[in-house]
Amino acid sequence: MANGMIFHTQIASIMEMLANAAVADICKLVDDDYAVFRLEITQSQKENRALRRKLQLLEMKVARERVLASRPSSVKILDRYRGMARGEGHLTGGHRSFVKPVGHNTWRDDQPITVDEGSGTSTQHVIVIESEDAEAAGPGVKPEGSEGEEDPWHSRDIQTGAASGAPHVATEDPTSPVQPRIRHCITEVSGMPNFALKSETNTKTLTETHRLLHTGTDHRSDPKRLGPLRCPAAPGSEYLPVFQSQKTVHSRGDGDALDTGVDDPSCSYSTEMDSGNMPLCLETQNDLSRGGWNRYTSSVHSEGCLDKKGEVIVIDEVTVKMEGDISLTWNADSHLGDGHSQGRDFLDYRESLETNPNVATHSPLHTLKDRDPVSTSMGPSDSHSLFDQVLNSNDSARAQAREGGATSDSSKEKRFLCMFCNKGFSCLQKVEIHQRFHTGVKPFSCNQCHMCFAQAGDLKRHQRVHTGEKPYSCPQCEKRFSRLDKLKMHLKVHTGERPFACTHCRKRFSERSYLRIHQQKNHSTL
DNA sequence: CTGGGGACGGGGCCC
DNA sequence: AGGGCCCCGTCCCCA
Repeated sequence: MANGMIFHTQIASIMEMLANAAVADICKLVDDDYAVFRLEITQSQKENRALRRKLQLLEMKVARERVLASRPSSVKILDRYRGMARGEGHLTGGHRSFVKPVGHNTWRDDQPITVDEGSGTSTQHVIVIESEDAEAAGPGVKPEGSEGEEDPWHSRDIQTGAASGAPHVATEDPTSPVQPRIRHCITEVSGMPNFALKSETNTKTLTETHRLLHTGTDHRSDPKRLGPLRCPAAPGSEYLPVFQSQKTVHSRGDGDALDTGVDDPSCSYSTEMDSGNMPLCLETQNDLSRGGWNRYTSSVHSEGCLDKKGEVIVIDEVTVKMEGDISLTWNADSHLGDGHSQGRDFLDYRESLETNPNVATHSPLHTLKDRDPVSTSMGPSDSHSLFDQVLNSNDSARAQAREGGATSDSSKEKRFLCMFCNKGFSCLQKVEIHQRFHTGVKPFSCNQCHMCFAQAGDLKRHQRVHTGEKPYSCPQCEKRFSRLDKLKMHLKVHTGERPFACTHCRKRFSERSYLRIHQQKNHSTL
Protein backbone atom coordinates (compact mmCIF):
# COMPACT_ATOMS: atom_id res chain seq x y z
CA MET A 1 0.00 0.00 0.00
CA ALA A 2 2.77 2.35 1.04
CA ASN A 3 4.74 1.34 -2.02
CA GLY A 4 1.77 2.07 -4.12
CA MET A 5 1.47 5.50 -2.59
CA ILE A 6 5.12 6.20 -3.21
CA PHE A 7 4.76 5.02 -6.76
CA HIS A 8 1.86 7.26 -7.33
CA THR A 9 3.68 10.18 -5.82
CA GLN A 10 6.63 9.59 -8.07
CA ILE A 11 4.38 9.27 -11.03
CA ALA A 12 2.71 12.51 -10.12
CA SER A 13 5.99 14.30 -9.72
CA ILE A 14 7.19 13.00 -13.03
CA MET A 15 3.98 14.06 -14.64
CA GLU A 16 4.35 17.47 -13.13
CA MET A 17 7.86 17.75 -14.36
CA LEU A 18 6.84 16.69 -17.77
CA ALA A 19 3.99 19.10 -17.72
CA ASN A 20 6.24 21.92 -16.62
CA ALA A 21 8.70 21.02 -19.30
CA ALA A 22 5.95 20.97 -21.83
CA VAL A 23 4.62 24.32 -20.66
CA ALA A 24 8.10 25.71 -20.75
CA ASP A 25 8.51 24.47 -24.27
CA ILE A 26 5.22 25.88 -25.26
CA CYS A 27 6.02 29.19 -23.66
CA LYS A 28 9.34 29.24 -25.38
CA LEU A 29 7.73 28.52 -28.68
CA VAL A 30 5.12 31.16 -28.14
CA ASP A 31 7.74 33.66 -27.12
CA ASP A 32 9.79 32.93 -30.20
CA ASP A 33 6.82 33.16 -32.46
CA TYR A 34 5.71 36.27 -30.76
CA ALA A 35 9.08 37.82 -31.29
CA VAL A 36 9.00 36.87 -34.91
CA PHE A 37 5.48 38.12 -35.20
CA ARG A 38 6.37 41.39 -33.62
CA LEU A 39 9.31 41.73 -35.91
CA GLU A 40 7.08 41.15 -38.86
CA ILE A 41 4.56 43.62 -37.55
CA THR A 42 7.25 46.19 -37.12
CA GLN A 43 8.46 45.66 -40.63
CA SER A 44 4.96 45.82 -41.98
CA GLN A 45 4.35 49.05 -40.16
CA LYS A 46 7.53 50.39 -41.58
CA GLU A 47 6.49 49.46 -45.08
CA ASN A 48 3.10 50.88 -44.44
CA ARG A 49 4.56 54.20 -43.44
CA ALA A 50 6.78 54.23 -46.49
CA LEU A 51 3.88 53.46 -48.75
CA ARG A 52 1.80 56.12 -47.12
CA ARG A 53 4.55 58.63 -47.68
CA LYS A 54 4.72 57.57 -51.27
CA LEU A 55 1.02 57.96 -51.64
CA GLN A 56 1.17 61.43 -50.24
CA LEU A 57 3.85 62.35 -52.69
CA LEU A 58 1.82 60.96 -55.52
CA GLU A 59 -1.19 62.89 -54.40
CA MET A 60 0.87 66.00 -54.30
CA LYS A 61 2.04 65.34 -57.78
CA VAL A 62 -1.45 64.77 -59.01
CA ALA A 63 -2.59 67.92 -57.35
CA ARG A 64 0.17 69.84 -59.00
CA GLU A 65 -0.72 68.43 -62.35
CA ARG A 66 -4.27 69.39 -61.84
CA VAL A 67 -3.25 72.90 -61.12
CA LEU A 68 -1.17 72.96 -64.23
CA ALA A 69 -3.93 71.42 -66.22
CA SER A 70 -6.24 74.13 -65.07
CA ARG A 71 -4.23 76.75 -66.81
CA PRO A 72 -6.22 79.06 -69.01
CA SER A 73 -6.46 78.73 -72.72
CA SER A 74 -4.24 81.73 -73.09
CA VAL A 75 -1.44 79.69 -71.76
CA LYS A 76 -2.42 76.59 -73.59
CA ILE A 77 -2.28 78.14 -76.95
CA LEU A 78 1.04 76.57 -77.59
CA ASP A 79 -0.38 73.31 -76.58
CA ARG A 80 -2.65 73.58 -79.50
CA TYR A 81 0.19 74.42 -81.73
CA ARG A 82 2.11 71.48 -80.47
CA GLY A 83 -0.56 69.05 -81.39
CA MET A 84 -1.56 70.76 -84.50
CA ALA A 85 0.22 68.74 -87.05
CA ARG A 86 -1.81 68.83 -90.11
CA GLY A 87 -4.17 65.99 -90.63
CA GLU A 88 -3.99 64.84 -87.11
CA GLY A 89 -7.42 66.00 -86.22
CA HIS A 90 -10.07 63.67 -85.12
CA LEU A 91 -13.21 63.94 -87.02
CA THR A 92 -15.86 63.98 -84.45
CA GLY A 93 -18.58 65.49 -86.45
CA GLY A 94 -19.46 67.41 -89.48
CA HIS A 95 -19.22 70.64 -87.69
CA ARG A 96 -17.21 71.51 -84.73
CA SER A 97 -16.35 74.42 -82.67
CA PHE A 98 -14.35 74.81 -79.57
CA VAL A 99 -15.96 76.21 -76.58
CA LYS A 100 -14.97 76.08 -73.04
CA PRO A 101 -17.63 75.01 -70.67
CA VAL A 102 -18.54 77.37 -67.97
CA GLY A 103 -17.19 76.28 -64.72
CA HIS A 104 -14.39 74.32 -66.17
CA ASN A 105 -11.15 75.84 -65.22
CA THR A 106 -13.09 78.56 -63.70
CA TRP A 107 -11.52 81.62 -65.05
CA ARG A 108 -13.56 84.61 -64.48
CA ASP A 109 -13.64 88.05 -65.80
CA ASP A 110 -11.75 89.25 -62.85
CA GLN A 111 -8.89 86.92 -63.52
CA PRO A 112 -6.52 88.82 -65.64
CA ILE A 113 -3.45 87.38 -67.13
CA THR A 114 -0.97 90.08 -67.50
CA VAL A 115 2.09 89.63 -69.51
CA ASP A 116 3.86 92.80 -68.84
CA GLU A 117 7.16 93.28 -70.38
CA GLY A 118 9.29 96.06 -69.31
CA SER A 119 11.98 97.60 -71.37
CA GLY A 120 14.79 97.33 -68.90
CA THR A 121 17.15 94.54 -68.28
CA SER A 122 14.86 93.03 -65.79
CA THR A 123 11.37 92.28 -66.76
CA GLN A 124 8.66 90.49 -64.98
CA HIS A 125 5.89 88.30 -66.07
CA VAL A 126 3.20 88.11 -63.50
CA ILE A 127 0.50 85.64 -64.12
CA VAL A 128 -2.21 85.46 -61.59
CA ILE A 129 -4.35 82.45 -61.77
CA GLU A 130 -7.38 82.19 -59.65
CA SER A 131 -8.49 78.69 -59.95
CA GLU A 132 -10.87 76.65 -57.99
CA ASP A 133 -9.01 73.66 -59.18
CA ALA A 134 -6.16 74.89 -57.13
CA GLU A 135 -8.35 74.56 -54.14
CA ALA A 136 -8.95 70.98 -54.96
CA ALA A 137 -5.33 70.53 -55.55
CA GLY A 138 -4.65 71.19 -51.97
CA PRO A 139 -2.78 73.86 -50.16
CA GLY A 140 0.68 74.82 -50.91
CA VAL A 141 0.62 73.23 -54.26
CA LYS A 142 2.48 75.35 -56.63
CA PRO A 143 2.53 75.05 -60.38
CA GLU A 144 5.95 73.73 -60.75
CA GLY A 145 7.71 70.90 -62.38
CA SER A 146 5.78 70.19 -65.46
CA GLU A 147 4.94 66.61 -65.81
CA GLY A 148 2.83 64.98 -68.36
CA GLU A 149 0.90 66.96 -70.83
CA GLU A 150 1.18 70.47 -69.63
CA ASP A 151 1.42 73.19 -72.11
CA PRO A 152 4.94 73.49 -73.31
CA TRP A 153 4.98 77.17 -72.88
CA HIS A 154 4.47 77.15 -69.22
CA SER A 155 6.18 73.95 -68.58
CA ARG A 156 9.13 75.26 -70.37
CA ASP A 157 9.17 78.26 -68.18
CA ILE A 158 9.04 76.12 -65.19
CA GLN A 159 11.51 73.62 -66.37
CA THR A 160 13.79 76.36 -67.38
CA GLY A 161 13.75 77.68 -63.93
CA ALA A 162 14.43 74.27 -62.57
CA ALA A 163 17.17 73.63 -65.02
CA SER A 164 18.87 76.83 -64.15
CA GLY A 165 19.11 75.72 -60.65
CA ALA A 166 16.85 78.30 -59.26
CA PRO A 167 15.26 76.96 -56.16
CA HIS A 168 11.59 77.33 -56.04
CA VAL A 169 10.60 79.92 -53.65
CA ALA A 170 7.56 78.09 -52.59
CA THR A 171 7.93 74.84 -50.84
CA GLU A 172 5.45 72.13 -50.55
CA ASP A 173 3.83 72.32 -47.23
CA PRO A 174 1.03 69.91 -46.88
CA THR A 175 0.43 71.06 -43.36
CA SER A 176 -0.44 74.57 -44.24
CA PRO A 177 -4.04 75.49 -43.74
CA VAL A 178 -6.41 75.03 -46.55
CA GLN A 179 -7.21 78.22 -48.31
CA PRO A 180 -10.65 78.72 -49.62
CA ARG A 181 -9.11 79.92 -52.83
CA ILE A 182 -5.58 80.08 -53.88
CA ARG A 183 -4.22 82.63 -56.21
CA HIS A 184 -1.28 81.16 -57.92
CA CYS A 185 1.16 83.78 -58.78
CA ILE A 186 3.84 82.81 -61.17
CA THR A 187 6.50 85.38 -61.27
CA GLU A 188 9.08 85.17 -63.90
CA VAL A 189 12.00 87.47 -63.60
CA SER A 190 14.09 87.61 -66.64
CA GLY A 191 17.33 89.30 -67.20
CA MET A 192 18.61 87.55 -64.16
CA PRO A 193 20.58 84.41 -63.83
CA ASN A 194 17.54 82.64 -62.56
CA PHE A 195 14.00 83.41 -62.16
CA ALA A 196 11.84 82.60 -59.28
CA LEU A 197 8.69 80.70 -59.52
CA LYS A 198 6.46 80.96 -56.64
CA SER A 199 2.98 80.31 -55.58
CA GLU A 200 1.49 82.46 -53.04
CA THR A 201 -1.60 84.12 -51.86
CA ASN A 202 -0.04 87.44 -51.98
CA THR A 203 -2.71 89.97 -52.45
CA LYS A 204 -0.10 92.53 -53.11
CA THR A 205 0.94 90.75 -56.20
CA LEU A 206 -2.63 90.43 -57.18
CA THR A 207 -3.19 94.09 -56.75
CA GLU A 208 -0.14 94.82 -58.76
CA THR A 209 -1.40 92.64 -61.49
CA HIS A 210 -4.67 94.43 -61.59
CA ARG A 211 -2.83 97.65 -61.63
CA LEU A 212 -0.89 96.46 -64.61
CA LEU A 213 -4.05 95.52 -66.33
CA HIS A 214 -5.71 98.77 -65.84
CA THR A 215 -2.80 101.03 -65.99
CA GLY A 216 -2.50 103.89 -68.34
CA THR A 217 -5.17 104.55 -70.82
CA ASP A 218 -7.54 101.78 -70.35
CA HIS A 219 -8.72 101.51 -73.87
CA ARG A 220 -10.51 98.32 -73.35
CA SER A 221 -12.88 99.98 -71.04
CA ASP A 222 -13.65 102.64 -73.51
CA PRO A 223 -15.33 101.15 -76.50
CA LYS A 224 -15.75 104.56 -78.00
CA ARG A 225 -12.07 104.89 -78.37
CA LEU A 226 -11.68 101.49 -79.82
CA GLY A 227 -14.77 100.84 -81.71
CA PRO A 228 -14.82 97.30 -82.89
CA LEU A 229 -14.98 98.28 -86.47
CA ARG A 230 -13.02 101.43 -86.33
CA CYS A 231 -9.45 102.06 -87.05
CA PRO A 232 -8.29 104.35 -84.34
CA ALA A 233 -5.39 106.59 -84.59
CA ALA A 234 -2.00 105.18 -84.12
CA PRO A 235 -0.99 104.79 -80.55
CA GLY A 236 1.32 107.04 -78.81
CA SER A 237 4.49 106.12 -77.16
CA GLU A 238 2.68 104.19 -74.52
CA TYR A 239 1.62 100.72 -75.28
CA LEU A 240 -1.88 100.41 -76.45
CA PRO A 241 -3.74 97.44 -75.17
CA VAL A 242 -5.99 96.39 -77.94
CA PHE A 243 -8.84 94.05 -77.24
CA GLN A 244 -10.91 92.41 -79.76
CA SER A 245 -14.50 93.16 -79.80
CA GLN A 246 -16.08 90.07 -78.49
CA LYS A 247 -19.28 90.10 -80.34
CA THR A 248 -21.03 87.17 -81.68
CA VAL A 249 -23.13 88.07 -84.61
CA HIS A 250 -25.75 85.57 -85.44
CA SER A 251 -27.12 85.83 -88.85
CA ARG A 252 -30.71 85.36 -89.52
CA GLY A 253 -29.89 84.19 -92.92
CA ASP A 254 -31.85 86.79 -94.76
CA GLY A 255 -29.49 89.62 -95.01
CA ASP A 256 -26.04 90.93 -94.74
CA ALA A 257 -23.82 90.07 -91.93
CA LEU A 258 -23.39 93.00 -89.73
CA ASP A 259 -22.53 93.27 -86.16
CA THR A 260 -24.05 96.59 -85.66
CA GLY A 261 -26.68 95.24 -83.46
CA VAL A 262 -29.23 97.26 -85.32
CA ASP A 263 -32.25 95.33 -86.16
CA ASP A 264 -32.23 96.29 -89.73
CA PRO A 265 -34.33 94.12 -92.00
CA SER A 266 -31.81 94.53 -94.73
CA CYS A 267 -29.03 93.69 -92.40
CA SER A 268 -30.91 91.44 -90.14
CA TYR A 269 -28.33 90.03 -87.88
CA SER A 270 -28.91 89.97 -84.25
CA THR A 271 -26.11 91.01 -82.07
CA GLU A 272 -25.41 89.61 -78.71
CA MET A 273 -23.31 91.91 -76.73
CA ASP A 274 -22.57 91.24 -73.17
CA SER A 275 -19.50 92.81 -71.85
CA GLY A 276 -19.36 90.34 -69.10
CA ASN A 277 -20.16 87.17 -70.85
CA MET A 278 -19.49 87.58 -74.46
CA PRO A 279 -19.99 84.38 -76.32
CA LEU A 280 -17.32 83.43 -78.68
CA CYS A 281 -17.53 80.93 -81.39
CA LEU A 282 -14.31 79.10 -81.73
CA GLU A 283 -14.64 76.85 -84.61
CA THR A 284 -12.48 74.62 -86.61
CA GLN A 285 -12.74 73.30 -90.02
CA ASN A 286 -15.06 70.45 -90.43
CA ASP A 287 -12.92 68.22 -92.46
CA LEU A 288 -10.25 65.90 -91.39
CA SER A 289 -7.36 67.49 -93.08
CA ARG A 290 -7.96 70.73 -91.32
CA GLY A 291 -8.76 69.31 -88.02
CA GLY A 292 -5.44 69.71 -86.40
CA TRP A 293 -6.92 71.82 -83.71
CA ASN A 294 -9.01 69.00 -82.61
CA ARG A 295 -5.98 67.51 -81.15
CA TYR A 296 -6.25 70.18 -78.62
CA THR A 297 -9.00 68.95 -76.52
CA SER A 298 -7.51 68.83 -73.11
CA SER A 299 -9.76 71.46 -71.75
CA VAL A 300 -11.87 72.29 -74.66
CA HIS A 301 -15.02 70.70 -75.80
CA SER A 302 -16.26 70.50 -79.27
CA GLU A 303 -19.68 71.86 -79.53
CA GLY A 304 -21.91 73.54 -81.93
CA CYS A 305 -21.62 77.23 -81.84
CA LEU A 306 -25.17 78.05 -81.20
CA ASP A 307 -26.22 74.97 -79.48
CA LYS A 308 -24.01 75.74 -76.62
CA LYS A 309 -24.17 79.42 -76.35
CA GLY A 310 -23.79 79.19 -72.67
CA GLU A 311 -20.70 77.12 -72.89
CA VAL A 312 -18.30 79.64 -74.11
CA ILE A 313 -14.99 80.85 -73.04
CA VAL A 314 -15.15 83.96 -71.04
CA ILE A 315 -11.76 84.90 -69.91
CA ASP A 316 -10.32 88.24 -69.36
CA GLU A 317 -8.15 89.63 -72.02
CA VAL A 318 -4.45 89.73 -71.92
CA THR A 319 -2.53 92.83 -72.44
CA VAL A 320 0.82 92.54 -73.99
CA LYS A 321 2.91 95.55 -73.54
CA MET A 322 5.04 96.18 -76.51
CA GLU A 323 8.23 98.01 -76.79
CA GLY A 324 8.87 100.39 -79.55
CA ASP A 325 5.46 101.84 -79.78
CA ILE A 326 3.82 98.71 -80.94
CA SER A 327 0.53 97.64 -79.69
CA LEU A 328 -0.93 94.27 -79.99
CA THR A 329 -3.95 92.41 -79.07
CA TRP A 330 -4.15 89.16 -77.37
CA ASN A 331 -7.43 87.90 -76.32
CA ALA A 332 -6.93 85.31 -73.72
CA ASP A 333 -10.17 83.60 -74.39
CA SER A 334 -9.44 83.18 -77.99
CA HIS A 335 -6.57 80.86 -78.19
CA LEU A 336 -8.45 78.20 -79.80
CA GLY A 337 -9.03 77.97 -83.37
CA ASP A 338 -8.18 77.00 -86.77
CA GLY A 339 -5.28 74.73 -86.88
CA HIS A 340 -5.00 74.80 -90.55
CA SER A 341 -4.39 78.43 -90.74
CA GLN A 342 -2.47 78.36 -87.57
CA GLY A 343 0.08 76.15 -89.07
CA ARG A 344 0.71 78.47 -91.86
CA ASP A 345 0.68 81.50 -89.74
CA PHE A 346 2.97 80.04 -87.24
CA LEU A 347 5.26 79.12 -89.99
CA ASP A 348 5.13 82.69 -91.06
CA TYR A 349 5.84 83.68 -87.57
CA ARG A 350 8.78 81.41 -87.19
CA GLU A 351 10.22 82.55 -90.42
CA SER A 352 9.76 86.10 -89.49
CA LEU A 353 11.57 85.42 -86.27
CA GLU A 354 14.40 83.81 -88.02
CA THR A 355 14.71 86.15 -90.88
CA ASN A 356 13.83 89.39 -89.29
CA PRO A 357 15.71 89.75 -86.09
CA ASN A 358 15.35 93.47 -86.21
CA VAL A 359 11.66 93.43 -85.89
CA ALA A 360 10.94 94.83 -82.51
CA THR A 361 8.24 92.47 -81.68
CA HIS A 362 7.83 90.93 -78.33
CA SER A 363 5.24 88.39 -78.64
CA PRO A 364 5.14 85.83 -75.88
CA LEU A 365 7.04 83.31 -77.86
CA HIS A 366 9.53 85.80 -78.95
CA THR A 367 10.11 86.99 -75.50
CA LEU A 368 10.36 83.53 -74.21
CA LYS A 369 12.93 82.61 -76.73
CA ASP A 370 15.00 85.64 -76.08
CA ARG A 371 15.18 85.43 -72.41
CA ASP A 372 15.28 81.81 -71.79
CA PRO A 373 18.60 81.09 -70.15
CA VAL A 374 18.46 77.54 -71.39
CA SER A 375 16.85 78.33 -74.62
CA THR A 376 18.16 75.19 -76.15
CA SER A 377 14.95 73.67 -75.06
CA MET A 378 13.34 75.75 -77.71
CA GLY A 379 16.27 76.07 -79.97
CA PRO A 380 16.48 74.79 -83.48
CA SER A 381 17.45 71.36 -82.38
CA ASP A 382 14.46 71.09 -80.22
CA SER A 383 12.12 73.25 -82.08
CA HIS A 384 10.19 70.28 -83.22
CA SER A 385 8.86 70.08 -79.77
CA LEU A 386 6.69 73.00 -80.49
CA PHE A 387 6.90 74.22 -84.00
CA ASP A 388 7.98 71.42 -86.19
CA GLN A 389 5.27 69.13 -85.05
CA VAL A 390 2.92 71.81 -86.10
CA LEU A 391 4.55 73.04 -89.18
CA ASN A 392 5.12 69.91 -91.14
CA SER A 393 2.77 71.35 -93.58
CA ASN A 394 3.10 71.49 -97.28
CA ASP A 395 1.85 75.00 -97.11
CA SER A 396 5.30 76.32 -96.61
CA ALA A 397 5.50 77.47 -100.17
CA ARG A 398 2.33 79.33 -99.76
CA ALA A 399 3.43 80.68 -96.48
CA GLN A 400 6.61 81.92 -98.03
CA ALA A 401 4.70 83.40 -100.86
CA ARG A 402 2.52 85.22 -98.45
CA GLU A 403 5.25 86.15 -96.14
CA GLY A 404 5.87 89.30 -98.03
CA GLY A 405 3.53 91.10 -95.75
CA ALA A 406 4.84 89.47 -92.69
CA THR A 407 7.80 91.66 -92.20
CA SER A 408 6.01 94.82 -93.00
CA ASP A 409 8.45 96.77 -95.02
CA SER A 410 6.25 99.76 -94.86
CA SER A 411 6.49 99.82 -91.13
CA LYS A 412 5.38 103.40 -91.05
CA GLU A 413 1.96 102.52 -92.33
CA LYS A 414 1.79 99.03 -90.93
CA ARG A 415 2.74 99.77 -87.42
CA PHE A 416 0.27 97.37 -85.92
CA LEU A 417 1.98 94.04 -85.78
CA CYS A 418 0.32 90.78 -85.24
CA MET A 419 1.74 89.23 -82.14
CA PHE A 420 1.54 85.79 -83.64
CA CYS A 421 2.97 86.13 -87.11
CA ASN A 422 4.49 89.55 -86.95
CA LYS A 423 2.61 90.80 -89.90
CA GLY A 424 2.08 94.47 -90.05
CA PHE A 425 -1.23 96.14 -90.48
CA SER A 426 -2.13 99.71 -91.03
CA CYS A 427 -4.92 99.93 -88.57
CA LEU A 428 -6.13 98.39 -85.44
CA GLN A 429 -9.18 96.75 -86.85
CA LYS A 430 -7.17 94.91 -89.41
CA VAL A 431 -4.85 93.44 -86.88
CA GLU A 432 -7.83 92.52 -84.82
CA ILE A 433 -9.41 90.66 -87.69
CA HIS A 434 -6.17 89.11 -88.67
CA GLN A 435 -5.46 87.84 -85.22
CA ARG A 436 -8.74 86.06 -85.22
CA PHE A 437 -7.16 83.66 -87.62
CA HIS A 438 -4.62 82.87 -85.01
CA THR A 439 -6.90 82.86 -82.07
CA GLY A 440 -9.80 81.14 -83.72
CA VAL A 441 -12.27 83.73 -82.64
CA LYS A 442 -15.19 83.67 -85.00
CA PRO A 443 -17.72 86.16 -83.88
CA PHE A 444 -19.97 85.83 -86.89
CA SER A 445 -22.15 82.82 -86.66
CA CYS A 446 -24.84 81.55 -88.93
CA ASN A 447 -27.90 80.53 -87.06
CA GLN A 448 -29.04 78.26 -89.81
CA CYS A 449 -26.16 75.88 -89.82
CA HIS A 450 -24.14 76.96 -86.81
CA MET A 451 -21.15 77.83 -88.82
CA CYS A 452 -18.95 80.56 -87.48
CA PHE A 453 -16.74 82.96 -89.31
CA ALA A 454 -14.06 85.36 -88.43
CA GLN A 455 -15.17 87.95 -90.91
CA ALA A 456 -18.56 89.35 -91.64
CA GLY A 457 -17.96 89.01 -95.32
CA ASP A 458 -17.37 85.33 -94.97
CA LEU A 459 -20.64 84.94 -93.18
CA LYS A 460 -22.40 86.92 -95.84
CA ARG A 461 -20.88 84.79 -98.51
CA HIS A 462 -21.84 81.71 -96.63
CA GLN A 463 -25.42 82.86 -96.42
CA ARG A 464 -25.86 82.20 -100.09
CA VAL A 465 -25.51 78.55 -99.36
CA HIS A 466 -28.80 78.74 -97.54
CA THR A 467 -30.53 81.31 -99.62
CA GLY A 468 -29.53 79.78 -102.90
CA GLU A 469 -28.75 83.18 -104.22
CA LYS A 470 -26.61 82.99 -107.32
CA PRO A 471 -26.23 86.43 -108.68
CA TYR A 472 -23.46 85.60 -111.14
CA SER A 473 -24.51 83.93 -114.34
CA CYS A 474 -22.35 82.62 -117.10
CA PRO A 475 -23.00 84.39 -120.38
CA GLN A 476 -22.10 81.25 -122.28
CA CYS A 477 -24.24 78.62 -120.65
CA GLU A 478 -26.51 80.49 -118.31
CA LYS A 479 -25.06 78.61 -115.46
CA ARG A 480 -25.28 80.58 -112.28
CA PHE A 481 -22.91 80.93 -109.41
CA SER A 482 -23.09 82.42 -106.00
CA ARG A 483 -19.61 83.82 -106.20
CA LEU A 484 -17.81 85.80 -108.77
CA ASP A 485 -14.60 83.89 -108.45
CA LYS A 486 -16.47 80.71 -109.18
CA LEU A 487 -17.95 82.21 -112.26
CA LYS A 488 -14.52 83.25 -113.41
CA MET A 489 -13.30 79.79 -112.77
CA HIS A 490 -16.17 78.39 -114.70
CA LEU A 491 -15.45 80.64 -117.66
CA LYS A 492 -12.23 78.77 -118.17
CA VAL A 493 -14.35 75.82 -119.22
CA HIS A 494 -15.53 77.79 -122.16
CA THR A 495 -12.33 79.53 -122.96
CA GLY A 496 -10.23 76.44 -122.51
CA GLU A 497 -7.78 78.44 -120.52
CA ARG A 498 -5.31 76.23 -118.74
CA PRO A 499 -2.68 78.43 -117.28
CA PHE A 500 -1.14 75.87 -114.98
CA ALA A 501 1.24 73.51 -116.70
CA CYS A 502 2.97 70.55 -115.21
CA THR A 503 6.68 70.97 -115.51
CA HIS A 504 7.15 67.22 -115.76
CA CYS A 505 4.65 66.13 -118.38
CA ARG A 506 3.56 69.41 -119.88
CA LYS A 507 0.01 68.66 -119.02
CA ARG A 508 -1.99 71.77 -118.41
CA PHE A 509 -4.71 72.49 -115.93
CA SER A 510 -7.18 75.22 -115.37
CA GLU A 511 -6.61 75.37 -111.67
CA ARG A 512 -3.52 75.31 -109.59
CA SER A 513 -5.00 72.76 -107.27
CA TYR A 514 -5.51 70.38 -110.18
CA LEU A 515 -1.90 70.73 -111.08
CA ARG A 516 -0.86 70.10 -107.57
CA ILE A 517 -3.00 67.02 -107.27
CA HIS A 518 -1.76 65.81 -110.59
CA GLN A 519 1.82 66.22 -109.56
CA GLN A 520 1.19 64.54 -106.29
CA LYS A 521 -0.39 61.58 -107.97
CA ASN A 522 1.88 61.20 -110.92
CA HIS A 523 5.11 62.88 -110.09
CA SER A 524 5.33 62.45 -106.40
CA THR A 525 8.70 60.76 -106.69
CA LEU A 526 10.17 63.64 -108.61
C1' DC B 1 -13.81 48.32 -110.21
C1' DT B 2 -10.29 51.76 -110.09
C1' DG B 3 -7.80 55.83 -110.80
C1' DG B 4 -7.14 60.26 -113.10
C1' DG B 5 -9.10 64.44 -114.39
C1' DG B 6 -12.69 68.03 -114.66
C1' DA B 7 -16.28 70.78 -112.60
C1' DC B 8 -17.94 72.80 -108.78
C1' DG B 9 -19.04 74.18 -103.97
C1' DG B 10 -17.37 75.99 -99.87
C1' DG B 11 -14.28 78.02 -96.39
C1' DG B 12 -9.80 80.62 -95.24
C1' DC B 13 -7.60 84.63 -95.70
C1' DC B 14 -5.24 88.61 -97.79
C1' DC B 15 -5.78 92.96 -100.19
C1' DA C 1 -17.40 95.31 -98.15
C1' DG C 2 -16.10 93.05 -101.77
C1' DG C 3 -12.71 90.90 -104.90
C1' DG C 4 -9.60 87.51 -105.53
C1' DC C 5 -6.92 83.59 -104.81
C1' DC C 6 -5.93 79.71 -102.23
C1' DC C 7 -7.04 75.07 -100.64
C1' DC C 8 -9.95 71.15 -99.87
C1' DG C 9 -13.67 67.97 -100.61
C1' DT C 10 -17.19 65.92 -103.44
C1' DC C 11 -19.32 64.40 -107.50
C1' DC C 12 -19.12 62.91 -112.01
C1' DC C 13 -17.14 61.16 -116.28
C1' DC C 14 -14.16 58.30 -118.72
C1' DA C 15 -10.39 55.29 -119.95
